[in-house]
Amino acid sequence: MTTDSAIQYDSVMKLALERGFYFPSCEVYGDAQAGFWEYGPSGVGLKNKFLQLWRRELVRRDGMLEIDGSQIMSKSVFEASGHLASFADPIVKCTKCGLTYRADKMISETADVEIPESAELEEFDDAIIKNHIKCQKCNGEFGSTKKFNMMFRVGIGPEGEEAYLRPETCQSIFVDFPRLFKTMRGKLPLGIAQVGKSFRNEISPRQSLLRLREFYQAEIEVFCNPQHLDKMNNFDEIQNTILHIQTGSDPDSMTCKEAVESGVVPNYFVAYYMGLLVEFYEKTGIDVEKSRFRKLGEKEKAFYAKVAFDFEVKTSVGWLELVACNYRSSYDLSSHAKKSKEKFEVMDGEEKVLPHVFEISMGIDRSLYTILEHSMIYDKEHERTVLSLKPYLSPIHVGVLSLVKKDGLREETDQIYQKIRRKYDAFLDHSGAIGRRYRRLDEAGAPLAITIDHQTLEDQTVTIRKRDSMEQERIKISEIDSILSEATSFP
RNA sequence: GCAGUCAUAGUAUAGCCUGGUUAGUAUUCGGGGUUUCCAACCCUGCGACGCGGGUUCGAAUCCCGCUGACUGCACCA
Repeated sequence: MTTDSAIQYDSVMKLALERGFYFPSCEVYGDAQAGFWEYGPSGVGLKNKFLQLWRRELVRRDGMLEIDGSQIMSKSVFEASGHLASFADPIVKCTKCGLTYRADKMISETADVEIPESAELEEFDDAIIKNHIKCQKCNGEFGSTKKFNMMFRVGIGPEGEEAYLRPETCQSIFVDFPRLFKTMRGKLPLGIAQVGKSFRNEISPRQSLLRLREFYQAEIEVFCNPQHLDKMNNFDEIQNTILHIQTGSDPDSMTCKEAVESGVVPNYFVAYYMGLLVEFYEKTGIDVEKSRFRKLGEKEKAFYAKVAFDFEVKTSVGWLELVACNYRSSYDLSSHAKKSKEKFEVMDGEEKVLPHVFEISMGIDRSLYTILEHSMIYDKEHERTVLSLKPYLSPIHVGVLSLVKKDGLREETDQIYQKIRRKYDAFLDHSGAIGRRYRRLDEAGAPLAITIDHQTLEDQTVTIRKRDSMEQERIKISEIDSILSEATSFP
């Protein structure tokens, strides 16, 4: 297959729109807002299978617990988590040209005065007046500093009591931790996972799935005893898995074991989960040779993180952050313990500990985009676009086609389709030229197609055609189930 | 949020400057035919001027506002 490797964002977007992967929300209305997208049937198929793989490779593999928490959470949760105070940027607006600056950055650049972003708003105003700071563009005066909080506030009940849409899914995991540890008979280290939607009022959402205001996260919080970070029983499973880690300007390749021994990754515990993560992404079809763990500097890290690595993948729009790995220490549990006055300590053997948390926070939408971009191929030789998804992730496992619809072939095809449709994602198609139907399936990512022809009626065999190689093989109808089962099963 | 560019069927586009036909083309899609294993061909059908207002006898076309998309800046705990 001769291919053109340079698949761009535009091509993915077009495919997504044409084949029902995703499209703008509320698009029939003129007042639809940016940052909201919907998944169509193909997108949901891919997403569900992606999550199935995530469960297999992370949740089940490591014996984690999965929960499903509320999207709306009380004010106290975000007072404790720090989001009400810190998940906000101080901004100032020029009264003349309307240009908005981030106050702390603008002041440190123009006047060389450092004010932490969490400072009182008056401090920013004072600094602007004292240093006679004017708008860099039009020399206009600034208005007073305001806080822009990225959380969506909602009103509960007739009185509209204050609550928020969660800006990250993990807070439910933290507040549920004491009950889960007790009732599920937890032992450290304990992973708790959750898939769901999070909401952030982004200033400028862009590029469809890449920056949304409402988005899916798959988060894992691993609770651990901070004294035992170098005791990982299963470490040998991933010790030779290759990580690309960037601490300076270029990424270095090393095994998980080497990463710890050289001190690039602080301990076996963190390296173990980085290894699991890479093994997971490799199975999604994303090219992990184009990935890196980028160690974040002090200024880039989230307010709760002690050590942070972003897992990033190279795409046509640059390096894309798919996963944030944060060592959150006991920040969250101690904050919730203090605010709620509940006890969050647990027993680890004979020892009573307040667990530390290592977080693997995955952006699902961005991951799905990257899978599409890395899987999309233009086959020059045959003038076709192929979505070469892993068979177990494909929204359609198999096309079921009649070579022609007359002479009883339609009925025979319908029967075979009926037989397999409950077990596999099968797509029935009778209309048009056979080649056109194959191309359509190629674009939708279906790895296999079964074609029923005149010979089928005589000897109960069908043709099975492979998407990537376009090879065809004659098989018995009775073999279809076992062949599909093997071809589409998870690794 | 700022600046620039832009917005016409599922997709890609013409028409707009210079207001006036049934809004054209390609492809896709549905139905039918023909052929039968890789986007062929023939017939036929469905399908669009982002939203709101203004100017005008008349607006896809001119003007204003909004919304969105793209690019750059800023932002992205």
